[in-house]
Amino acid sequence: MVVSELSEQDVNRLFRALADATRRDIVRRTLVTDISVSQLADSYEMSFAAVQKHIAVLEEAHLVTKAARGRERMVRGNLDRIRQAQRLLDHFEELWRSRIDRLDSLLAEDSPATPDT
Amino acid sequence: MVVSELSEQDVNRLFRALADATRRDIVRRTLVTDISVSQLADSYEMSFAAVQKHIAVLEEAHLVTKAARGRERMVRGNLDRIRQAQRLLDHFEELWRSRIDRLDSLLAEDSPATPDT
DNA sequence: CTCTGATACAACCATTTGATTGTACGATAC
DNA sequence: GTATCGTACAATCAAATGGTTGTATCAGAG
Repeated sequence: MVVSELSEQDVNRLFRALADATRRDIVRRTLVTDISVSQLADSYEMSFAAVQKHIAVLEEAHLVTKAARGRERMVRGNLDRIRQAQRLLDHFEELWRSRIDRLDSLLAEDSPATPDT
Repeated sequence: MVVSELSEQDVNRLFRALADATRRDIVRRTLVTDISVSQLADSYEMSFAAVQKHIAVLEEAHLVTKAARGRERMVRGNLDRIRQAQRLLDHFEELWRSRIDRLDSLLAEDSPATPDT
C-alpha cells in the first residue's frame, strides 16, 4: 500500500479543490461513471474552458485522472484521495480525543499521567 | 441530534477553511486546548491581524468558536464540523460503491437490476 | 484530403484571498 | 484615573481564483 505522506501543499490543494460546488459535483459523477470532458462541460452553465479549468484543479489535487479514448478524454474520480482526506480528518478527531483523555485522567487521580510538562 | 443540512455555501466555506496550513494548525491546537487569540498569534510568523483573520475564516466555517474570558478571547475547536466534513466525504465513498454494485450486477446476470434507464 | 468534434492553452479581466499597517476601544493592572 | 494588554476593524496591496473569448491542435468521419 502506498502511504506517501501528503505535503502541506498537497493537503491545501486537496481541500481547496473540494471547496467548490461544481468541482464536488464533477467528482461525484466521475466516481460513479467515467465521463468525457465535453459531456461534463455540457452539464454546467459555464463555458467549456471554465469546466476544463475545474477539471485541471481536480487533477492537480489528484481527485480525478484523465485517460484518452479516441479523441475524448475520459475523466475518472479517484476515491483514494477522498480516503486520504478522510484520514486527515480522522487525525483531528484523535487529537480531540486526547483532550478528553487528559481530562479523564485529571478527574481520575491527583497525579496523573502528565509526565514533564 | 441536529442534522441541519449544510448549504453548498457552507460546504465551500468548510473545505476552504481547511485548505490552509495555518488554519489547520489552529484547529488542531484548539481541539486539544482552548487558546487565546494572542497566544495563537504569537505562534506564527505573521502579524497579529493576519492570525485574527484566519480565526475569523475558521469561525465563519464554524470550525472554531470564541468565548470571552476577561479581556481575552478563548478559541475552541469545534469537532462537530469536522465530523460533518467527514460525513460529506463518506457520501462520496457511497457513490463510488454504487458503481461497484452496478458492475457486480452486470457480471452476475444478463438482465440485471437496472430497471428503466 | 477535408471537415468537424473534442480538447488544450493563452490572454485577459473582475473578484477574492492573504497579508500588511494603523487606529480605536474595552478590560485589567497599578 | 492612567497606562497597557488584548482585541477589533478599516484601508491598502499583491497574488491567486474563477470566469471569459480566441486560437491551435489532434483524431475520426465522409
